[in-house]
Amino acid sequence: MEAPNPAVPWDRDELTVGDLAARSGVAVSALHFYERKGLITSRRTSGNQRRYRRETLRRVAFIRVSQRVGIPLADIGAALDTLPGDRTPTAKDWRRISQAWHDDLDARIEQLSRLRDHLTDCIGCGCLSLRRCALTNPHDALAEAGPGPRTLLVDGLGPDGA
Amino acid sequence: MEAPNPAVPWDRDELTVGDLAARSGVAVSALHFYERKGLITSRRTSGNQRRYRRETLRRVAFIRVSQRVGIPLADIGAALDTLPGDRTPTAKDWRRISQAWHDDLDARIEQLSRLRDHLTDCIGCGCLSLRRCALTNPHDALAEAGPGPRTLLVDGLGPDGA
DNA sequence: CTTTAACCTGAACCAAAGTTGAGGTCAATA
DNA sequence: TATTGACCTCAACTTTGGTTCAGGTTAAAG
Repeated sequence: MEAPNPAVPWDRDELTVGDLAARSGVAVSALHFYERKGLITSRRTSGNQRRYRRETLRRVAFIRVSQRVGIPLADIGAALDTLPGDRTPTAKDWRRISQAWHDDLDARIEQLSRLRDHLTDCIGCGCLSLRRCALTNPHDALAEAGPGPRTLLVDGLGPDGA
Repeated sequence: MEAPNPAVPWDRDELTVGDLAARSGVAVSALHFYERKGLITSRRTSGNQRRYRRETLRRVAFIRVSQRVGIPLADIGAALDTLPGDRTPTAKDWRRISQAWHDDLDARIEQLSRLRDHLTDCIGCGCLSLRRCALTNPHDALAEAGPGPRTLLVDGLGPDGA
């Protein structure tokens, strides 16, 4: 066991915004932005500079991962808000809030797969017709049967779909 | 065969912007927007009103489908620009430009699946550590080995990753 | 002690994909 | 004919996720 060396970031127990930026790969401006949005917090030194707890590194990591999953910052913030405020989050806490993203990913993969398969059908027939591939209705539901408002892709066809 | 009835939109061979909006499910303002962006075109009546060819309905449908696939409008426009200008696009034409989206979907589903699987790993260990799940690096590549700039998620760990 | 790098705030700006509103025209209906 | 609904343009505004810049302060290194 050597003594901590405060000259290197990973031995300090607080991080400057520059440290956090370097270690997380996130721009300082983005960290400021996250802080304005309430996703991370800092204390201020007497000279009004930010100091982040080490834990913040994990929070930022979680934010980036969540963004890759496709979750908007507001939702990420809402998830982070469910972490306990009175103690450092545990592995179990992170597991819990990650589970939601996993489910979300599953759903989105499902959706894209169905979209791809429908697209394959349509590539096959080349018609892009709603009656055949239902590609244009979110959630694969036809809003209304027959012609009229909000019916897509019946270009050139009469109301009977002939 | 009955005679066409010009009172119903699907019997007219030109569509007003309102017709197109109703039949495509796209807001009039969005159609104006698409036209400004060059994704669709119209002729103008003597009273300066837009008249769209029936074919435009199919273009708009293609735009919406492409957006669901996740393609930005600029790319959709570029694809539409490859359609022949001198004739009505055929099924083969649509098949060709749809193929690119299919490939794109495949790639994105692949990517999301890998992300989900990594996320599963991380839910298992609860650590969100880069060294274990490589979740935070786009394209699953570690930018640099060891500690220092751009290394994520080593919160609480020394440079040796212990 | 000075210089330079890092930090601070606030405002402005960017892209995408539109929407909303103001002010005015056009066309079909009662 | 008058009115209503659909249409026109242009400008400004919205949201998301930031970046860039100006002007000023702090802190660490020489």
